Amino acid sequence: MASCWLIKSEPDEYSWQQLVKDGETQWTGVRNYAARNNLRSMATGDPVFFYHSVKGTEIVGIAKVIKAHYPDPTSDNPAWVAVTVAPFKAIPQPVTLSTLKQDPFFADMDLVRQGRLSVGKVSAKEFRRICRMGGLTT
DNA sequence: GCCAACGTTGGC
DNA sequence: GCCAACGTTGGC
Repeated sequence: MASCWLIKSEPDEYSWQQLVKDGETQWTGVRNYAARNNLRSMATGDPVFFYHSVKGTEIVGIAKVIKAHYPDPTSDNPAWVAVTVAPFKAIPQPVTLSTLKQDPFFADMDLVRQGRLSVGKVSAKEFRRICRMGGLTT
């Protein structure tokens, strides 16, 4: 069973729309150990929520890991890793952070509990529920 | 190895 | 623009 994840990006830096346009992108530049450990745990094919931080503060799409972790090409330090992701599905009705915060079901989610973590884990239950809230049947 | 100071992220 | 949360750094 695949694990589910969430990655954050400021839309001014790199948006979901840009990912769709690019077709795929290398997720580089993570310089936090907890986030790095999550990157390392990702497997090819894992679904990844794409969250817009600062502007929007909502989950706008689902990406997929198409290449598992490798040394981050933007760093000389082999401790840092990157993955490659591709867009999978847009979320018809983006799910906002405030919506998630209002629902105790999501109280344990990395996104809610640890606001600054840029790469977080999502449980299968949380994943399905967010998909449904976003207007996806899967 | 503790902890104060400082820097950064990101919600509001 | 403010500030809370948290990570990192460096003095001791």
